[in-house]
Amino acid sequence: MPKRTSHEESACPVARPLDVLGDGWTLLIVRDAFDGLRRFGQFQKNLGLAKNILSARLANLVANGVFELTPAADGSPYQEYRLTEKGRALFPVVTALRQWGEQYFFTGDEPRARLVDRAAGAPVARVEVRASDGRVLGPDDTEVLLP
Amino acid sequence: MPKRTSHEESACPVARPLDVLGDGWTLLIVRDAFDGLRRFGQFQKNLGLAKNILSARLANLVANGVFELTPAADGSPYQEYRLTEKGRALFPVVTALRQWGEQYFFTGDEPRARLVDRAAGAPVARVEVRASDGRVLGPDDTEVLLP
DNA sequence: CAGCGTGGTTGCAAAGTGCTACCGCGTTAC
DNA sequence: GTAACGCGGTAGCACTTTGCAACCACGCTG
Repeated sequence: MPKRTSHEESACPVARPLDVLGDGWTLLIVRDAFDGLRRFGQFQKNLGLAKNILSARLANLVANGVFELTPAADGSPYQEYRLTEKGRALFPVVTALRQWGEQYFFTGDEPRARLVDRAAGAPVARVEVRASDGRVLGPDDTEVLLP
Repeated sequence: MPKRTSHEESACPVARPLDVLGDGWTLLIVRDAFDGLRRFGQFQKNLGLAKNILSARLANLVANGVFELTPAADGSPYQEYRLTEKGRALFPVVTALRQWGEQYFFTGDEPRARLVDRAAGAPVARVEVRASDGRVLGPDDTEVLLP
């Protein structure tokens, strides 16, 4: 996590999420949660990170309302980490990142995990930025207006 | 940057991008580049981060093909950092993150920067994950198929 | 009650971050 | 012509974070 002293209260809505997500592990934890993982041990095993780090990340995500700690869904006497609505709202972020990774970090024939629409079994469409009338927008078609 | 020893060659396309972007500052640099910033000093002044850190981040981004270092566009004898095609492809990622920040990190009346479609002057639409036939998909409507 | 699985916390070495000072280069000021 | 200045860095060093390993608490199981 960077320090970002003077930008803590930045009016730019990109900066604040990065205080929560701006860590290499955090979005991987969220991705695993989208894949159905719920328990501390599942995350730890799947990601292979140290338990103290995972503990700190999960605590931070709970404190920021991305996960909530609910008392067991199956019979087990433990707790599980579930995505909140706010956490599920990260789905386009993770998916856009995934597609960027697919396009630029894999060679053509390299095996990769694919994200598919469960109903159709077909890959999901590319995530695009669109105008309110549906036109696809690139970086140069937009501008940021300050308050 | 996390270590991610055994996941360096992960088949999950979310993990690899995070080796490049998984730092709190990196996406802010990219965001600033979308806003038109090109020069070392512009980034440094706008973000307020130490020059050695910025230097390291930019070098990493150049090494990973997100920026390219081109020899001056105006008359100045310096170089500038320009987004490559790969870098511009991060637009949906940054925009999705921005919208998440807008929705969950600002109270209703708090002043915030807004991203608008230059042609219409209207805010851009919400970034959504869609199936190939256009249906909007949530996290539970999709699954990851391993290779 | 001995052992085991789960979900952590604690210590400590190593790595990364960030502040400050300095450096090299080209341009301007005098 | 040389002194000062802006730009784009690098170097030194204190401080923080990361991550491995060891330990701990709790509930269940045999």
